[in-house]
Amino acid sequence: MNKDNNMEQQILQCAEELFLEKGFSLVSTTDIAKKAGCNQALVHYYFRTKENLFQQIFQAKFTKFLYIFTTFDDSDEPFTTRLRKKIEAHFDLLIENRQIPFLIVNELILNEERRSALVKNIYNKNLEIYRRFDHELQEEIQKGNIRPISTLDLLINIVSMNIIIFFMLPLLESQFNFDDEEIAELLQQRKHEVVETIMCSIRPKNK
Amino acid sequence: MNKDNNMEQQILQCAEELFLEKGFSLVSTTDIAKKAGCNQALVHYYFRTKENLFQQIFQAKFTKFLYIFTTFDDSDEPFTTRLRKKIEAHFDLLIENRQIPFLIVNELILNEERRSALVKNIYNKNLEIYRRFDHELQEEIQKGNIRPISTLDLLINIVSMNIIIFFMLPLLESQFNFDDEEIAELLQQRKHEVVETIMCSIRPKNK
DNA sequence: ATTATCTATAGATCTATAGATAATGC
DNA sequence: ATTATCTATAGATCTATAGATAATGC
Repeated sequence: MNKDNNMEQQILQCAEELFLEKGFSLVSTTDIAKKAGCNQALVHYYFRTKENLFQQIFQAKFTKFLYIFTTFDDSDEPFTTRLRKKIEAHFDLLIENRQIPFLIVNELILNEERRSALVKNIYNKNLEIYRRFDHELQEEIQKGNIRPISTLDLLINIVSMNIIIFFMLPLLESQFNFDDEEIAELLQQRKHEVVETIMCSIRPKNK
Repeated sequence: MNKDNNMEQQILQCAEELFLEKGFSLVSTTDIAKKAGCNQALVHYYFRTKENLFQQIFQAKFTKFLYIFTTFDDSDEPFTTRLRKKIEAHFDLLIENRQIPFLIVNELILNEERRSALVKNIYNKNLEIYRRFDHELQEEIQKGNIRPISTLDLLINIVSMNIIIFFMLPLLESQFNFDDEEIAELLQQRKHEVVETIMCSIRPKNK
């Protein structure tokens, strides 16, 4: 269309929408071309293979998914306050990108061989920040402010409870006829409950 | 092979393994036939369509997945003890059927239109037991034994934390080279942590 | 001259079915 | 006679590429 938003970008954009909706294998380069308004050969001209195109998109989404937990905030608020904010920020990100959990789960399991190098890469890149968070958490535990729990378990708990409602959304929308407003309301409630559950679950036992 | 274990069963069995591993769309009837040791036409002879064959398997797996939470145990143990046992039993089921979470998430999202009638069916079938559990939980809350939480949120929390590790297993196995024994150990630890997290998360606040 | 876009097509799938043949049950 | 199994194939994909043409930049 216009100069800056050229066909290459258009294809990338359309591919992203389709891959997020259906995953890698259910989207054909023909579908992408059709949506982008060009012919199918052009998709290959710009990205050579469907796999190439997908990798780019997947990597971006996966990085986005983990972003909240791969950045350190140096505010002077207490640990639990900052943790609460991180949980909420992660959930809010998912509200804006509802298909991300599906994309990651689906493609990581199906094409584990191909995607896993990427995961390891991201893992290595963020080791430092992970250790920092780990150190902070264990310190809080030692002080008796938080019950003993491994950093990995805590992060897994947060992520799992944050993502699950997005797996259920398609069902809620079609099967129980929730409209957009009801869904929005439900998501806010769920976010609140996840924060509540996590914060309650890490209270020290003797308290 | 032998008489009872006829080719129809053989096809069903092989289809199940393949669908669990790759989901609906990445398995062809040719793949199934090959694995079952017959030709591709026979798969259609017995099950007419690939969709038919899949539906049968999916329904069985989904029912199995929810089984623990759709049965009432009438032991006289306290509520929290019974809840703890249910969480563990659900996790143990997943240990024995590791691909179930993937199958459900993948297919419910991708083919929501087709699968959702099934979900509604199961939902209706188990309304009674759900209400019974709900009633019990709210009673415990009133007594002050459990912090206020909706039955649905509690169940969602349990299921989400139980399933997530099974999404991560392929990565752990290949990327970090965990062997079977290490995985088994890790799963036991995770089960323990989920129970701990849930039980801690429902402690009443003033306690 | 170079880059973007198109048409056409090869080659590899995949599902479903028609119609032939082999196995089984009475 | 009926049921199980096979071979062959129609018709619909899908990816990737070759080669032609249109658009753009100097």
